[in-house]
Order: sequence, then structure tokens, then C-alpha cells
Amino acid sequence: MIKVVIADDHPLLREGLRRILEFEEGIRVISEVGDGQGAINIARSTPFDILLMDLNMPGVNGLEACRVIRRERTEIGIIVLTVDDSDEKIFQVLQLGVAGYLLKDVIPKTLVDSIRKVYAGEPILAPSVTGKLLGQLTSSNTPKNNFGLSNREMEILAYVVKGSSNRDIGISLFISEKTVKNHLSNIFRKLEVEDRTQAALKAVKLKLVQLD
Amino acid sequence: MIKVVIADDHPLLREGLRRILEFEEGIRVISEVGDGQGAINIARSTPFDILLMDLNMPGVNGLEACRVIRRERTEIGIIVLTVDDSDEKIFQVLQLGVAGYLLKDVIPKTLVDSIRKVYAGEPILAPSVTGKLLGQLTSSNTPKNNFGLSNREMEILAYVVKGSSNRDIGISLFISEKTVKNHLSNIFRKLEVEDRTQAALKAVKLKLVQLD
DNA sequence: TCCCTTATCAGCATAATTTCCTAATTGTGC
DNA sequence: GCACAATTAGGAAATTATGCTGATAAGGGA
Repeated sequence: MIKVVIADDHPLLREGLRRILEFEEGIRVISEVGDGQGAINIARSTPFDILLMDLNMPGVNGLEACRVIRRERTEIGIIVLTVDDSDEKIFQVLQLGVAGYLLKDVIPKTLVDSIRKVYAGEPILAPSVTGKLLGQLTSSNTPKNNFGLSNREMEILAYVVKGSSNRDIGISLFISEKTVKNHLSNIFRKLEVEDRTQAALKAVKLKLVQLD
Repeated sequence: MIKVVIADDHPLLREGLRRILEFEEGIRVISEVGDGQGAINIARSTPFDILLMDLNMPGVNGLEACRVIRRERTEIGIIVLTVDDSDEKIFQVLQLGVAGYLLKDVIPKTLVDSIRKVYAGEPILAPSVTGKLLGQLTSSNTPKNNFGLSNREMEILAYVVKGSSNRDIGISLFISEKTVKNHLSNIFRKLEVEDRTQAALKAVKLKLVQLD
């Protein structure tokens, strides 16, 4: 039996969810709460499996409640159920380690399936959320603008990001330290920075070189 | 009609996939290829919608083929279909902007559903892949080990990561440059690095300080 | 109280970095 | 051929950074 708790400040929506879930085999809604504090309280006092959590609630909001509950009751699978599709909150919530993120326009069947899957240990994301995650990955490696750095300059910049000194870079590339310095001066000018530290950080920030 | 191309070096698996898909309404396998180059060639010569791509293929591998096809034919939705669940490749592939990543143990129904969803613009990930993505998010904010750095040292390290010089740090914190240097020496020793660049990079790498 | 850490400042010596200058060679494109 | 960029190298000088030692003061804990 999967024990479910619903946390949402809209009584109508709670009622709707409860009615959807109460006819499902093996699923039982054991409680409903109307705010984040209520969710925290029940998580502390009662064992259950799945928490359907709205983010926008009065008082202690869903985000804070998630943070507390994730810390205190790691065994509870939290499924965020929200209308909020905006970028800022999504990543904040996902970083907390929630097990699912669904939008409120899901069809009942998807919701029920998701509850079962989360109970089985599978993470669940709404397609648009998956898209945002992937989008972040792909957009993050679009240097595009490599500031007109030549191949050699990129190579040297990579060594700077590895923490090499000018001398070491020269030895590694079989060129004189003087040449390294010249390249670096050009790199600094092109990246619009003053020293190797700023260059290294900017290179990492702009993904010109991989930090690893 | 969703036009599908299968790229896999195992004839048996290709045949199996084709038989699964050929009875589906609205889906037609228009071609099969056995290596990455073949996938690239057909993508260049023939319009189609979905490419089921194995990663481990002889010659031009799936990863390279994905890269080329993604660049030349953005309208083709690539679904990576592989046994490879290892961490390194997953992120490389996802960064290319593939539309789906499934493991070869999927049931036929899931595969068909996934093709339809990708065709409709939805991204598709195997649960374990979603888990890895989420795991990366949550694990990324665990500094924990601050290497015994004191508050003041952390503060100074933050300035280093901003690209400040010793003089600038001194001015900002209303202390002498000498003091800054002393703190830095201690920081270098504790972080086990030789200079400010390595310290800044290590701080970023270990999330001791936020880069931005 | 004594010891340790932290934070502050300083001097000295050395090393590393950075800038500015010139200049040769090579390859690419017009 | 000519112009231009990339790569290479060197000289000279200024600036910055680093290591080491020493010193003072405040605060916490055994």
C-alpha cells in the first residue's frame, strides 16, 4: 500500500486529487494539508511514502518545506505538483533532490503512474522540465564566441586552467617561456582580463575550456 | 507518417526493431544502417524524422555521427538506444542535443511511445538517465570539506575567485596587502596548491566559492 | 594560566608574471 | 607578389606574487 499525503492550499484541488487516487489499487491518501508547515508536521509525525507538494502555498512555502523534509525524511518521495513552469524555481527544487516534478495539467493516469514509479524509485519529470534540464546542458557548451583566440592560444589557455606556470607550459609545448608570455599577453587582451587567474576563471565560466 | 531510420551494427537487433515498428500505425522504417558513416550519409541524402542510434558502432561511432547530424540536420530527432549506461558518455551525448536516450532493455511499447513523443517534440530519457541528471544537480551543491579554511580565508578566497589582486583585496577588506599575502600563503598550504590561479580553480571545482 | 588558532602587520629575498618593444618565419587569401 | 595573422623568440623593465621569518593582539579551550 502506497501511502500518499497531499499538500496544497486549494481545497478543491486537494479534493480532486483525493478522489482520483482513492479508487486506485494500492494507493491510499492518508492525509491532506494546506501549507508547508502542515507538510513538515505530518512528515515528522507520521510515516508515509509519497508527498504531492504544491510550491505556492501561504506561510511556509513548498520550497522550504521540501528542503526541511528532504533533510529529515529522506525516505519520503516528494513529487512537486505545480503550475509554476518558470525557470528559476525549477532548478532550485530539483537541487533539493525531489523525486518528481509534474505540472498540474497532467492527466490523472500520468499522475497515478508517476506515483507508482516514484514509489519504485524512478525519478519523474514533466516533459517540459526534462527539456529545460537538457536545454541547460546543451546551451552550456555553446562557446560560439571564443573571442578570436587562435588554436595555439586556446591550447595555452587550457594549460593555464590546469594551473601550469609559464615555464611549465613552455616545457610541455616545447617552446620558450618568452613565447608563452607573448601568447598570454594576447590572450589577456582578447579576453579583456588583466592576469592569468582572471583568464582561467573566464575560460571556465564561458566553457572555453573544461574544468576537470 | 513518422519516418524512422535505424542505426545499429547488429543485424539481429535491427531486424527486431524493424519488426516491432512495422506494425505500428503511422510509423515506417525507411532505412537501416550499420555504422555511423551510414547514418550520416542517409541523413544527408534522405529526409526522415527519427533516428534510432546505437552508440557503439564500428568506424564512425554513434557519438560522432550524432554530432555531425545534429549540426547538419536539426530537424531530425535522434533517440540514442544503447546498452551503455556509463556516466562519461551520457553527458557527452546529451550535450549534443539528442532528443532521447533509452536503454536497450526498454519494452517495445515504451520504444514506440518514445518515438511518437519525440516526433511531437517531447524529450525522452530513460529513468536511470533522468536519475543521473538529477543526481548531478543535487551532488553539485555539497561543499562539505572546506579544507579547514577560516572565515577570513574563505572571504579572501572569494576575492581571488573574483579575480582581484592582492592590493585590491587589501583595499576592499581594509587590511594591508601584507596581510592578504599571509592569508593567501595559508590558503595555498591548506588547499595544497602553489598559486592563486590554482587556488581559484580548486575553489570553483570544489564549490567552495560560487563562480558568477 | 598556558597553548593554540586567528587575524593583523612588516621586512627581505626570490620567483613569477606582465607589458612593451622588435623581429623572423610560415601559411593563407586576395 | 602582398597583406595579414599565427607562431616563434628575445630584451628590458615594471609589477605582482610567493616564501620565510618574526611580531602583536584577541579569543577559546584544556
